[in-house]
Amino acid sequence: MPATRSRKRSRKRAYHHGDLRRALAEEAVRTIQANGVQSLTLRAVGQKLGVSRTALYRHFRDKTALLKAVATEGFRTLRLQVLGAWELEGHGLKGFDAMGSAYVRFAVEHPSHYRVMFGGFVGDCDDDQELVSEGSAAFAALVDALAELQQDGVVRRDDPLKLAQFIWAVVHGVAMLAIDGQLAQQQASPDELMAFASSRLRTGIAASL
Amino acid sequence: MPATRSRKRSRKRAYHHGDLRRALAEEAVRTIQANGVQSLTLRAVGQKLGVSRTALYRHFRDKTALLKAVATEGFRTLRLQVLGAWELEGHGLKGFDAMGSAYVRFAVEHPSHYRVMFGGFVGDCDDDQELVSEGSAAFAALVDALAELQQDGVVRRDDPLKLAQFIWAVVHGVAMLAIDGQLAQQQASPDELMAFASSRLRTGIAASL
DNA sequence: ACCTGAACACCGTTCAAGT
DNA sequence: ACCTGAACACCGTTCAAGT
Repeated sequence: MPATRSRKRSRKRAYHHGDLRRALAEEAVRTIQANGVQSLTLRAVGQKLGVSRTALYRHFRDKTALLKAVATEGFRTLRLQVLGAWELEGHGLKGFDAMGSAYVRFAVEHPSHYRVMFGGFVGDCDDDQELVSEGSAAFAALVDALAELQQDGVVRRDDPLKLAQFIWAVVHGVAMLAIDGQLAQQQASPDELMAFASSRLRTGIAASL
Repeated sequence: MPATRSRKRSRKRAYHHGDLRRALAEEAVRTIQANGVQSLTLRAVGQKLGVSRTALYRHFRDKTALLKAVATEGFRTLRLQVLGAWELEGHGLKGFDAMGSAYVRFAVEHPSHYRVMFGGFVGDCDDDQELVSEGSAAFAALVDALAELQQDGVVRRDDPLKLAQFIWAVVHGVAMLAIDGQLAQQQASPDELMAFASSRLRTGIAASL
């Protein structure tokens, strides 16, 4: 009985020492991935952590701020997975294909999390510097890879920023259509479409040059 | 005074005769375009039409069903605008570019409406046959245009369905990034990116071949 | 057939109060 | 410094009741 009490107290003490913010964000990610953004309530996330439903307001300005933390974590994971694929395949065009596949795979495996990042739930994100910088870092991974491919002489020397925006639009579009079930409705798989997209991105869709 | 009363009554009578469903959907579209999906409440839409907040349930199963009607209307408008651009430019590759521009323009000009169509708010749409068929019709416009371009010998003879999914992913990706403000953050304009995307879609991004 | 009003079970957020 | 409990102003939805 005293043991239980002390364990409980020490856990609570940990929150007092600055872990509650992180715990809240992690619990939010779990809830969202399990049941979607709509199911995320501040009351439930507080209860899950054994804390009052208003305790959150000591660490986040409002619900949107919590969602911004979720989005930030999403951009971080996305960047790491995309860069991991790029490295694992040893860069080059093969590595670039792997980046695209990894991007779409992340979205398909974490659809609700991906929607928090791009579904307009966070609103204006200029007030969250961490979110902005994680988003930029993820995009920078794409720009860097393209610049390297240009150095290798396998990608045309357009403005790498513009090229990256274009490629991003393609993978983002494939990911979004997949998440929405629009591809499933046409009996198409995200992987298959992404593979086709990769090949078309390289050789173009025109029959004659 | 009697005039006012009779006008009021005749308006109410119109709803009785089957216009309330349409009026609710139109009001929902207006509200969403003005203030976003989040701001749509059944209470407010009812009040705006001078009707009880529960009157809606005679015409829609729930809020999701209303959103499905909004999405359906969105797909209809999108198809008409895209086809209009295609016709106006006299088909061909020029017409195809115009389709892409029109698509992105619709999304940018009606961001909240576009999000209802693709933001996961409608959930499974198999129970709304009108929504499914309007979505299919919009996609079919793209497939038909591509098939014609193949006949003209200006687009490679891949499976037109796969080609259409790919192109759709590109324009959808550009549209979504634009709506999200991701492009603005990089000082890029949707039109400019779409123009670049159009040219890259035709000639490919590879430097050699 | 179509609509209303009250009621129910939820929300996010504020704020005085506790430790 | 951090958390709580009650309170406030909202939601979507149900259902008996009205015309």
